[in-house]
Amino acid sequence: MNISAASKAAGLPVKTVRYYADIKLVEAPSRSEAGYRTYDDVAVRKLVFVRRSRAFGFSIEVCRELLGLYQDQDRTSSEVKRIASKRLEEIEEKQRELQSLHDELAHLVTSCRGDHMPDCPIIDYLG
Amino acid sequence: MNISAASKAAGLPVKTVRYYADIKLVEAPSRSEAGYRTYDDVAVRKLVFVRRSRAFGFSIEVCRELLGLYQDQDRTSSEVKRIASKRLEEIEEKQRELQSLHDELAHLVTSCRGDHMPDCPIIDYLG
DNA sequence: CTAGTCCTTCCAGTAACTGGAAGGTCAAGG
DNA sequence: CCTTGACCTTCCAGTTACTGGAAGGACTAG
Repeated sequence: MNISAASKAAGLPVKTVRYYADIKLVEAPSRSEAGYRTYDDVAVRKLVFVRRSRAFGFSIEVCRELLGLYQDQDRTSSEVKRIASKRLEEIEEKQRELQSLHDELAHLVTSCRGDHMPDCPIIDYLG
Repeated sequence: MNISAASKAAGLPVKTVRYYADIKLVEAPSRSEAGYRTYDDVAVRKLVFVRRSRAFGFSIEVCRELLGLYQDQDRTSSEVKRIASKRLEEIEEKQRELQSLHDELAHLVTSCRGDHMPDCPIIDYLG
């Protein structure tokens, strides 16, 4: 499988697959004579794993860790759970931030008449 | 006011104030003979305005636009409201994303026993 | 006079890609 | 055999909004 076939199979852009190879997150298992990266099913599965992990917002470094656990038969589920719980807390923290931001901004937007006059509670609040 | 006094008054790091000057978002109104940036109350008010705008998640470019409206006596509140509404929608979109991420991850975390065994629904889901 | 704290500019690094240039490779069609 | 077009390669630069640090000048207190 050349890189474009692998990228399609994994659901990732070619550039991203090459980038993951560069940073040694998921390397191509081999190269053709001409130097083309060659992927197999195992590598594609790792790429998919990373894509799904990234979708949860895990950083590349954490993905690296998760990928290690994925391939480690001696892992414990507590290690995985700890990482996922940490991410869950980050998400919850972000949700709280966004919620207060949302409420404040929504209130301002509601109170702004949005007409042709310069008076604006949003600008007043910021200034 | 030297840059450190201005940064304290504005509630921003010195580095950030200098950065805002570099990108011509909020420039120092003058320089001392030795080349030190000198700020006045008007400039500090602009810095505060930017700080508050940034806190809402407005990008630097949008802050530039808002700052223009802030100083424009002929602005219409509808322009401001349009920008703020757009940001509000972005926030809401982000909230929806985070919510589904949260629900999915929370479900996985709950279903993972977190013991010393390798079996893990989180890893299973990612792989 | 000197120590310490300010200020300056400039360069590099962050996260995770993405775009693009220059150039080599390969398969199909004429 | 040649060419065209779609691949592939590496390398460099840009994105966002700063942040850290080095080298060196300015200023103030003792």
